[in-house]
Amino acid sequence: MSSNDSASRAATLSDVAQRAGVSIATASKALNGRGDVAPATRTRVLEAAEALSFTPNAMARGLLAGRTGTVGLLTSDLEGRFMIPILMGAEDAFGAGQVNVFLCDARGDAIREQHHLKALLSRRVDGIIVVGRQTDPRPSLGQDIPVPVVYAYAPSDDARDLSLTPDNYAGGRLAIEHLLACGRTRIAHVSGDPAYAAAQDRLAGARAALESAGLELIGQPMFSEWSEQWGRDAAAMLLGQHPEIDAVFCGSDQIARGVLDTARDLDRSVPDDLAVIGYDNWELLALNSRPELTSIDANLQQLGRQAAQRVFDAIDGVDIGEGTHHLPVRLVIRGSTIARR
Amino acid sequence: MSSNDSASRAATLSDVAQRAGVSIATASKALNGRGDVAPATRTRVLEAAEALSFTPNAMARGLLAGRTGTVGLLTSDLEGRFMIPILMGAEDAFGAGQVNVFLCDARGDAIREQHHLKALLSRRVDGIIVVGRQTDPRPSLGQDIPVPVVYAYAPSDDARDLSLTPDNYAGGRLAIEHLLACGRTRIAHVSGDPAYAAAQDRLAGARAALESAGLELIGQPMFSEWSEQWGRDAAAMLLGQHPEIDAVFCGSDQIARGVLDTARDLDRSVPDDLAVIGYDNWELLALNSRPELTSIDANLQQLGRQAAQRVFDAIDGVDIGEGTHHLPVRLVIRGSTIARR
DNA sequence: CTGTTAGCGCGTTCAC
DNA sequence: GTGAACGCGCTAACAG
Repeated sequence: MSSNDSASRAATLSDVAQRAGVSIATASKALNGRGDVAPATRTRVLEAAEALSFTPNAMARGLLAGRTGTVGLLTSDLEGRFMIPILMGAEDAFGAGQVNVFLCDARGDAIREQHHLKALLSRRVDGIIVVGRQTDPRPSLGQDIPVPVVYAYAPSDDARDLSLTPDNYAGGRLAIEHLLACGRTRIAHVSGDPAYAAAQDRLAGARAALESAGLELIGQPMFSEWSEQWGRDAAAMLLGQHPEIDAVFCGSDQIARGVLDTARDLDRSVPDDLAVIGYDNWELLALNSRPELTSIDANLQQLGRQAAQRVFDAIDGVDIGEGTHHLPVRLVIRGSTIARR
Repeated sequence: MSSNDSASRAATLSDVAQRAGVSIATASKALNGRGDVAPATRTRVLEAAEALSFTPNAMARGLLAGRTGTVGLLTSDLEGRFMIPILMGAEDAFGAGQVNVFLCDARGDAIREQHHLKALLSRRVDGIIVVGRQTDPRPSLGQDIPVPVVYAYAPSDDARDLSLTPDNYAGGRLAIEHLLACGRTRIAHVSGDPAYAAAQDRLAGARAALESAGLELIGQPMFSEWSEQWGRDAAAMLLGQHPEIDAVFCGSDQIARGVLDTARDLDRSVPDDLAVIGYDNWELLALNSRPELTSIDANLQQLGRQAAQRVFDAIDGVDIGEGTHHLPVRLVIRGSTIARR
């Protein structure tokens, strides 16, 4: 086994004090630079600590301080594509600030979520970030939680909570405006599950942008599931019924990949003959397609970082506000809408 | 803001005791079912606890018990595809056992890793799982860590450590044996970066299986990068130079997708004319290709769960052994090697 | 059955 | 400049 369990239990402050021949209090001061300690004894203490590879017990310290320097990350489903960037952003922001992150995966189960919440409170986390898997509102954890809570990606259904979520409406606008700027006017929309708020919001944004230009979608928006297969099938129908279309706005990169595939099969050249734009900027998909996929990036890592920052602020006593904040998204232009040279 | 900070700080045991009109010790016993407490007073305490929504302070409890009920998950790069299933498996296994997980992402930086390690030790985690992003051996954290350490995916380079890693050699064998069972005999190999141990191990396994059948690879194994683009390019070269091949063993699902794409372009029908097998069983890729992709699954979630179990055992004082253990992989058969009906 | 006492490891007054 | 004493929230021994 990789450790000497029985051997050296982690050294304690009194071990250090004893080895340095001083009292516990002096050792503490020396190590933390508090109070006035004679340079000689300070170095003696530091040497002792080094020799024992002393690491202060954060629990004991937290007990005194009343805060633990930990936060909880309560996710509803780790598997999702959207969790990871948010997680990374949050972990990164916290890591820099000396706080550590408890990861809890509720796996879409409310019971398990409640269980984990209890555990986090029992660990006296200083704050909690709740990360949902969709942008649809989710049940609030309630108002009687003794630490600040920020909802990321999936907003809380209680307006008194603070939620950060990507601006899908703006994303829809951005996509259409880009297509218009590319000179396209006959635009269709293929998206995923219509029960997702994301699907509806993106569509609404798209329609608004079209209306501003005095245009409409070609045909009805097509909804089914967030899969490549659906993208292929939808594109086949679409290009059969409306061969005049010159652009497709897809509700996800997966769908866009499917559309690209069918376009290829039908000898519609992308982007000259048909422009295709995806959503999510999932690089695995966007960078490996032919041509590479223009897409909308929700800046999720940024979102995670901001959620962390809000929790920080709240811990420091700053009022972080409430309500659902829609964070800006970003257009990433690649070869599926503008020909590369 | 979503919480009433200033208002109700988390209730403490003495709050409960006071409200129930008993001593702190009695309250503790009543809540934990320890010692003999009169039924009447017990209910009184429970009611008080309920009313104050009392949650025991895990830190204070840990201080006494000498263990915190937490473990550290030290990852080298959250972004990677392989982290998530391992993470999920571990979080799942621990969550069931009342222990919580500290997530630390070193982002491939040794300094940051050292920093996080220090933080974890300071938090007095009961154990640590180190998750690497490749199967190549990584530097050991050392032998003088006061808690058990298990390495997952990337094994430690010190044989005294315990490491769990997928059996890539067996995976290579499995892939070839399946192709042979399908009646294929002219098999080529397209893989990713040859600097990866994974690439070399899979190739070695493949060669062993071929040799057992008195066969050899057609052409030289082709190495470059783990991308779809490379899969496309490699397949074009391969099918040009060796049109007689009847199967391709790919080093990853991404590469396999590229190979499928080129096969389609060149009118080679899969699987009749050409069988293709991938690696990783990345469902996003494997289930969305045409036809769906046969692949090797490394059972990563299982690996995460086992790593957690080992840590559990070590905490309970069980000797968990040492050395690098190669965990079994699994063949997932789909339409790219056997025609669907 | 219940309350008192003694710490777990640490930081912080306050005397010396 | 240094050390003794107290308390953070809790549990485990004892007394009563």
